[in-house]
Amino acid sequence: MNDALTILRRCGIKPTPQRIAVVNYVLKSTTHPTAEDVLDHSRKKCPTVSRATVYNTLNLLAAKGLLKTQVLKEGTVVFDPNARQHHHFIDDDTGVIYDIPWSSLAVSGKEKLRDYEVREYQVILRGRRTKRK
Amino acid sequence: MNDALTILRRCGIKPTPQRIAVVNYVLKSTTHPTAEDVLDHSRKKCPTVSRATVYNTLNLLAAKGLLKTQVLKEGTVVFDPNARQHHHFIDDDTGVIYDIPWSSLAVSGKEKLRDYEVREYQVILRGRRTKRK
DNA sequence: TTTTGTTCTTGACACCGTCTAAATTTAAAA
DNA sequence: TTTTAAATTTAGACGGTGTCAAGAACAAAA
Repeated sequence: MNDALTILRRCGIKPTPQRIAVVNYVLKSTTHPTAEDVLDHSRKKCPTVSRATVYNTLNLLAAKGLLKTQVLKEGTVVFDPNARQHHHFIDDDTGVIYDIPWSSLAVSGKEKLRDYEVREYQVILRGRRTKRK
Repeated sequence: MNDALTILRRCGIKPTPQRIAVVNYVLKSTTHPTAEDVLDHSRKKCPTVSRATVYNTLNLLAAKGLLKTQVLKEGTVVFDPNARQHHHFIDDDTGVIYDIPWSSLAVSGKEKLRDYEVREYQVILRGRRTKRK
């Protein structure tokens, strides 16, 4: 089972109603929510959850590798529950962020970059989504 | 001549002491300054320049294509005076952003992305700079 | 029960970027 | 030159994001 309780226990994070609410939303999300998004949705399940707890929990999950923070929007970090490597496409009109599978793109030339030790990389594309899903 | 005065006139922006101070710093910068960086340095030449004027001027320059705003750091936009296409490498330890020449990397597979109309793209790499310049 | 340690909440805080109203500067017209 | 209008700058207020500290609530153990 991959419910929030199991996930938290497996990571050695003590489960609490607040953390369960956060995990349930953010790890099932197919979008790229901001902390504020997570707060709003978590409060539907756990009305008293505070901003600080949401940030603490999200940062805990990030430290455990269950999600990744991405700097893709101005003024705010977004949280990405897709832990596998992938690229991102950002719609100029809507600002919506789409995941692009790792296998869709190939980047050549990294190995020739002297003086740079590359730990990770991604392609960020911008433009328009032509077809709605 | 490529001094600030000439640049501003060529773009149809009325030169003022404040704008000249901003342009002189940001367009000659080889780093990726934040608005706050630009404000600090501009005040050395023009001590009364205000935050709002710096933002106004930077946004004007961006609208004219003389620089580009980049979302590469958490919590703040950086301004990039390098108007040509290029990629970015961000040092894990220092946060310093380095330009990677466009010709150094090649991205293949974009043309196969159905449903996405790509207007621009770049590779963002993270890791360590191994050699100081 | 009391103790101990963890977690949560509240509210304060600093920072970024935008906005507004007022003041200043500039340019143009009389 | 004086007047008028337009453009620009300024200071400060504002809303949003994220962090922090202090105390309250909670759970586990003795």
